[in-house]
Amino acid sequence: MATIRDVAQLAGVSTATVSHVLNGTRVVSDVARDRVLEAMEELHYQPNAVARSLRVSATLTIGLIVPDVEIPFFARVAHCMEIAANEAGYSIILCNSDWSFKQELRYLDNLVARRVDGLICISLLLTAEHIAPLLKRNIPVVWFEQKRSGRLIDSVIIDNFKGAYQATLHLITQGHRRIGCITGLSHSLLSIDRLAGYRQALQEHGIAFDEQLICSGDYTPPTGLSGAKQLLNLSEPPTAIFAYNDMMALGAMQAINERGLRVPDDVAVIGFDGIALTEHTCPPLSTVEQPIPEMSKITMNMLLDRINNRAPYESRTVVVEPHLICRSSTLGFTATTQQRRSNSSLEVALV
Amino acid sequence: MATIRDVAQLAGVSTATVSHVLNGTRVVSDVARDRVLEAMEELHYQPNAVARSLRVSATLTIGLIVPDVEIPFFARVAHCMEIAANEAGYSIILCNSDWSFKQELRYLDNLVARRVDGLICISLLLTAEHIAPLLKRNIPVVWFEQKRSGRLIDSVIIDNFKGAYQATLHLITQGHRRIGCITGLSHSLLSIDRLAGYRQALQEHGIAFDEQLICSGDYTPPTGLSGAKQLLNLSEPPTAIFAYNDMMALGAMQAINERGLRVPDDVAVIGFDGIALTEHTCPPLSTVEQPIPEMSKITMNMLLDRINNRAPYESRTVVVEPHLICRSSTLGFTATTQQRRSNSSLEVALV
DNA sequence: CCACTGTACGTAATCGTTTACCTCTGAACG
DNA sequence: CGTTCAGAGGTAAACGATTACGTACAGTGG
Repeated sequence: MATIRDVAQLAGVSTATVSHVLNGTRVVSDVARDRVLEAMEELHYQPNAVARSLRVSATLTIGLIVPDVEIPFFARVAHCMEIAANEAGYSIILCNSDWSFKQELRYLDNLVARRVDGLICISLLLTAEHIAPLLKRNIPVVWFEQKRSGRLIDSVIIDNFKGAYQATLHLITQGHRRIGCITGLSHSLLSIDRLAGYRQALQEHGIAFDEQLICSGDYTPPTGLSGAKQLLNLSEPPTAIFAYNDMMALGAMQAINERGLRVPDDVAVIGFDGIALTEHTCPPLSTVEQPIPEMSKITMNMLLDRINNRAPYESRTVVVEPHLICRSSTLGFTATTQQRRSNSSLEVALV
Repeated sequence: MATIRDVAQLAGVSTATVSHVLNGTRVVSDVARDRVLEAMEELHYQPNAVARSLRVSATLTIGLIVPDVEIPFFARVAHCMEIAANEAGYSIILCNSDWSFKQELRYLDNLVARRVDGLICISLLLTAEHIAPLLKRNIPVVWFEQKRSGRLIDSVIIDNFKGAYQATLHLITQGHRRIGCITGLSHSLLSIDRLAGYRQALQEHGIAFDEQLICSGDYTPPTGLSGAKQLLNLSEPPTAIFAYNDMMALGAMQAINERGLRVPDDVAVIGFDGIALTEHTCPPLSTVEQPIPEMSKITMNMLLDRINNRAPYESRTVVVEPHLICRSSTLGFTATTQQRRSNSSLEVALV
């Protein structure tokens, strides 16, 4: 493969001149520039980014650790981060941890070895302690979705309290008083905030908190399904369910359907995250959207600020506003649901 | 950051010895090895992969070009490829082309500049001509999902003919004679093969091919929805729909629901790809699964064979067997659908 | 005519590894 | 005792860029 030396030789100039033509880092006469460009063309010269990286100690590469890119929420994050990175000239090394702590540690090592310029991390298990070696080596890190303490570690998160509050309030506004909640793993800050939002909305409307209406899942459809089943088995089952993410909401809808009940007529369902899919479920799913493109841009900018030493010394946390999206899964009396309601009352009559 | 020289100095040996300890490339006495390992430990030495790459002209990096990782099928591919790559010690640079030809070309340039060791490519637009520069530079390429002609370009694809044949046959076996088909963009080889499979199944069962029952989509739910609407508007609408992917099948189910019809009682639906989500739709969606983990492993092995010059000169194409998965969206008379059938006959009576 | 300035470009060290060649030492052997 | 050989490990030249310095030359002002 042609090197900068080959180009220099063919153009009859030094490698310095070629490099400066390439990067626009110093004035080059038109004559010389043209000869260099011609030589590049002729040799199909493609600069070696590896050599460049070694010399300038910057790889224009960012590591992205996500639990599993097959989960739509993370896929969206990966996509938006990639776009944001590209805009700044960076590439993304994708790391699926598969929820494994060991795997995460392996990735951290690998990314350090590869001398990534920064890291974006979505992880439940890693803490500031594990990230310390990166920071010591001057590789900045931004947490996404989950906040972590620790100086110099920035985070971007959604306002979980407000999101849960909005979702619950919406259900209350629709006339529901018994609202089930399918939570995530309970020890995380995210879960604590969302539960607080849920309780706040209930309290403001004089609805007593009922422990029985809370069950926990792991963000996958099957646990949404089993959780909803459990809720529907209660002597006084809920008329609405708020799930901590859309996938569990999907499972909940499945459970409701399997019971021969209807969404939203018998049980309303609302999710969280706002993955694209929610538009296309039957019925379309209400949800609390996380504005991932915006969050990704913010994340990337924070990271770039650190990479370019433009950031303040202290860690920053940006909290982003969630957006409530109301669809048929919580809204009564659309054409379809009306028709269904009449069916279901017939059903009742027949039983 | 500590370098190999620092380690050598601290251990009182040469950099050659440190390197050989690191890579196990020649015998080192126990005494020296221990001193080196100790020094590494003490300095928190982490070898610089960039420098190594420059020296050995290998980056242990593979480029992956996909249209959009937010589409579940591609997300699964990305995940499985990443696992396969990791097993062989490679990392993945993720490239979302967003279906843009320009973007794809940009990525090709960037990946060459980064000196990736190989490329896995899912693209409708790129052809052998665009890949030629990579091959000339000795960067092997494997096509996934879409075959391309050209020496030295390997491909891994599903047996599209057989998949479509199986899907159609399954619907026929369930008693359907009018089977709608929502196809992809018609010029691709994939589409041609699937249509042939569909027609073959019809023909074998004495069902005339009806042009009216074919409409085309772009693999997104909205076109599945509009396609299905169009089919349902026919004077003699289909009783079953075969969509070229699961996302369009999802849209088709939505259209059917919006009509107040039921899946599968009024119209059966089957998709293609076998994305995880199909298990959790209402009702669960029948589909023709592409065994992506297996296909990814094959793809990666083909690529590694080329990288290590272990491959024959000619291009190879591996055609993988699809797996039919039958779920409630095509199977009648489950407990739930029975109940629904009685409802829908009531409905008819009431109209 | 000299000193100075600005323009254009070249020289060569450097980034952190790997690895082809050497060198050294001590043991074995005839 | 000289030769050979194996074992252990060192030296230094790459890999392909960037960039701090240096140099040559033309123009300008005093």
